Amino acid sequence: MKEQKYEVEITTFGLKDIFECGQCFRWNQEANGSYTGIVKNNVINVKEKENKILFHSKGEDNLDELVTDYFDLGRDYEKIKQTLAKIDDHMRQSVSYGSGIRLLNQDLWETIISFIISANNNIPRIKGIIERMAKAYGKEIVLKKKSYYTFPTTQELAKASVEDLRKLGLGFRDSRVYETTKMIKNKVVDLEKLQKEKDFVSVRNTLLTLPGVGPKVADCILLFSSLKRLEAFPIDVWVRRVMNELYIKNPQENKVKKAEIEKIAYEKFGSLAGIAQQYLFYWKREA
DNA sequence: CCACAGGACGGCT
DNA sequence: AGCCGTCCTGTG
Repeated sequence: MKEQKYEVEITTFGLKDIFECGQCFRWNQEANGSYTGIVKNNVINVKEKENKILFHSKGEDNLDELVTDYFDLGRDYEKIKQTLAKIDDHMRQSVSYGSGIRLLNQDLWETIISFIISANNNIPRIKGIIERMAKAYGKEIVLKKKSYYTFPTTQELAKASVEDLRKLGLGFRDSRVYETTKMIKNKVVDLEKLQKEKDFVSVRNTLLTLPGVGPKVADCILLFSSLKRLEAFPIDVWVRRVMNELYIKNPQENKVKKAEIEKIAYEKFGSLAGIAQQYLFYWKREA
């Protein structure tokens, strides 16, 4: 455990845009506007100062390498935004609204469990459940006299029974998390292999074998974890709403088929469909 | 009291 | 293959 500081100068990096666009659950805003979160076995505080981003951490990993990977700093978001903004006026506006968004490379295991919990659920409650899970089964890190808890490893979470999970407030998701944990622990699904697998459809199909992982959750995992497939296009009620409002215009929104939404998304946005969805979603939900 | 929330799943047609 | 009721819990 060591404390470290690191700073970078980068144009596309908006704290609120990154942490509140719906991709992560373990970051909270401080009174001074900065955000504190837990990444692997590290607590990280992030703040903006003029045109720089300042990181302060306590934990095991080298901070510069950790944030370069986690915040996807190697990717040129300015270029992505330019490409998307040229598509049409909706995209130009949404990119302008969420101009600081970056898609995080979150730990695959943590992302799988987090998004299983997200099913039919809202963000405050999801965050509460994950927080309680971390406190019960993760490891403590103390920074500035405050306790933080790492996301439990597969082995740590495997200690929890279905009843234990129910007590943490998972509701009907308890058995899904329990079964998925068991499958990953026993390498019925091997996450290290999955991380190296190239074929999009094959990775997605493997994710779909996990209890609690349906089409929407699978696409969130593909888009928001270290799998980082920018073409993955999660369709939930909000995206359905936005896509219908902007491109389909069916008066009976609930009758629009998922296949139709997907077709339009890939025609318009191609391999950037997922990240395009994120700008649209953030824009319409916040506004 | 009921509807609904950023879905998945199983049973039915 | 598509449709629909049900699944915990918190909030309005």
